[in-house]
Amino acid sequence: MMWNNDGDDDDDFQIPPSSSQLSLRKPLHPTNGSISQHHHRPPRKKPRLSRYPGKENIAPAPEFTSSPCFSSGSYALGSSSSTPDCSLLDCIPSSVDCSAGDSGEPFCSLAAETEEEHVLVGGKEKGECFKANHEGYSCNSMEARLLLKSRIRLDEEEDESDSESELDVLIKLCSEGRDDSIQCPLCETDISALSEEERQVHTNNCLDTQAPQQGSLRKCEKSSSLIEESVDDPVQLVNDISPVLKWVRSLGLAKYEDVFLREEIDWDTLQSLTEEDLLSIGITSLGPRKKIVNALSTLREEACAASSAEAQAQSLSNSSHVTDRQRERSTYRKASEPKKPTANKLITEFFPGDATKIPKKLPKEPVAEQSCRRAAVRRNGNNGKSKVIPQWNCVPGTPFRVDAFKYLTRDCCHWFLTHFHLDHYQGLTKSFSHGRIYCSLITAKLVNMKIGIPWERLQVLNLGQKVSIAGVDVTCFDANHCPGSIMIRFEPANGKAVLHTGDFRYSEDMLNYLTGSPISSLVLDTTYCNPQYDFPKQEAVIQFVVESIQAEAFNPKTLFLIGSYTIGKERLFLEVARVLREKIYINPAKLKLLECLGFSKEDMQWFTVKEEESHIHVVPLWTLASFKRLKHIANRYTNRYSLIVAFSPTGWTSGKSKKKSPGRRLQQGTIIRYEVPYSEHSSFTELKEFVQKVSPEVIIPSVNIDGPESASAMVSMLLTESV
DNA sequence: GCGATCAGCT
DNA sequence: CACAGCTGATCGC
Repeated sequence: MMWNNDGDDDDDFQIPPSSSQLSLRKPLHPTNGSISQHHHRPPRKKPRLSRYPGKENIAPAPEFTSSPCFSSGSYALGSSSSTPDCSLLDCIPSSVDCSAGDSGEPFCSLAAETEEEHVLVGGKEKGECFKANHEGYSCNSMEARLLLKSRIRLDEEEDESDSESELDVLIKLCSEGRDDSIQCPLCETDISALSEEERQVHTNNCLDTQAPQQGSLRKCEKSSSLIEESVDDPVQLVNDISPVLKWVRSLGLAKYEDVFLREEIDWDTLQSLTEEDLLSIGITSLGPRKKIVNALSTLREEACAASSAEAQAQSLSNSSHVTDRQRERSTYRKASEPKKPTANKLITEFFPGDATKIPKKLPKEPVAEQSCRRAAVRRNGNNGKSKVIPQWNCVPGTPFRVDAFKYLTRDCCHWFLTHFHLDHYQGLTKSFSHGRIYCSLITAKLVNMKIGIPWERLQVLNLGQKVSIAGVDVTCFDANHCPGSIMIRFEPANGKAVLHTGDFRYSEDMLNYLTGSPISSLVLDTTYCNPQYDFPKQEAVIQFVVESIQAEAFNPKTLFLIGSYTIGKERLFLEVARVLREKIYINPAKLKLLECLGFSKEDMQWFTVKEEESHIHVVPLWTLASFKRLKHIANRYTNRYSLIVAFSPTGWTSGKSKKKSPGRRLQQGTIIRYEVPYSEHSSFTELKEFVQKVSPEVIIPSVNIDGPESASAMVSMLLTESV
């Protein structure tokens, strides 16, 4: 299973609870009234917030900024044990009045307080103070409903002595006892030994005979009435849905349990769900939706290949018990030895040379040819551009070049461009006269627009469509890197197919494209070819960003910044726009660029070039790189915004202990920066899986695997795991 | 003067 | 640490 395959991934996830979660307290605990009953706050010590008369025109998004329900500060919640120092009086003026006012004063006097205090004031507490106003959103918002479950979880953690709500009980009932034993939801006796049918008979009997006296049933009845009035047999419902809920929870999506419960989705129905279905039942966030879709496809595969898969899994699990010594030996196996099954192949084994001494410059070749991307050897002649072309820019068995515009030569007239990133098209200028450029439609549009290459020089390759170029069959596929990025399969006359990945992020869909001829050479994007590069799926990171924004968005004077390259990371801010139902500001140049990327009209409506229409701005990534720059931006918007929340989607955020953390949060004064590992390259795990599936004879790395640790790290890869 | 290239920086 | 690309200096035409 692609998601969550290491079981404790989710422990690393620190998705901040959103304000909407807080907002649900009232419907959940109607008798509790104010949250302050949960958290006893000491009296206010000093005033923190200033009042703001008047009204400021900060384009309120429907049901979002207009509603103060997005009020919880995520991190305030996390530290709720330390009693926040804030009172109702503190909160009211800022949240109500600071949505107005061009007075220029910040909504709270940060200078006098620590950063943590600021978060507390600007976060949870203020949100709580406005509880009374938030029903408008919380009752209607799908997000709010989806988050209901996690709110309950949070409550449990905060105060375990709290009596459980009916829903808690039901959820527990549904999920408990599935790991080791299965209990009758009514009499709670262990029925694991019984067959599925017998279990149902048992519970039905319990229902008939004992139910009226059993507290459990009452719980069931109450609980089910929370979900659907017309449930005929609550116990049956629990039995049917329980595995589904457990499965959902195993994906780390416990908060969507109530959706599945509400829709009464049983195990069979689950397997037939499409992404559209998921959307329609209310799983609107891309991240969780994709996660479920992926897991479902795995589920279906497993169901299909039931017996053979089991046998294979058994053999693979056996193989994982080999000793380290055995692994070493297999790693050190000489190239002359017979090729072993792909499933047991190391990435290292695909590289030329002795695996025990992986050369720092790969592949092994004369020193003069070990040119890397940046340090090319200059030579005279040939228009001053002739340099030694790295192997990854060539296609074995063909005269073609890929992303090799830094190495223009007259002996080639077929130039492929995998995607429009500077380090791949560098050297390409409008004076290019070396033949034709083959690329995707999107890349062609960009090359034409940004560099000025005439269309006559551009040959568009349609995805999945085989064309013959100079006697070589060429097919390209989506590389899942940036818009327009492709990986290309070349099938020369010699029968030795070459797959050039360009830059790519592995996706299981890719395997569908590769069913044709076996790949002899794989030119692989090895950017993150090191086990230390293990980051979450994009969906998880998107979800993190969305929830972080929700958590901080209580304040209409908050400016959100999302970093972006020329192209790439579009999905991130597009999804933010979709989920928050708020337009995103981009500058006109960026809009022009986005118009080349083939987004639907529906998607494009989320962008605006009018700054005042949105408080979520897309900015170049480097402007977020330092707090100094961010402060500069803050100064520019002193009147409109008092808080800046920036998201830096870098390829990989450091943190060896938190290997799959979806992000970390840094703060200086009124500026918060999240660094999120939104990667458009494959992680090491993904590379392993991809290589294993493609099973090439030779791998040509596109990025040198440098660094002192690389050799040993690569060798210690050991056996590739079962997939 | 303009485009291309490179080093430095983030 | 790495990506992907900006800025500014310099070079060549």
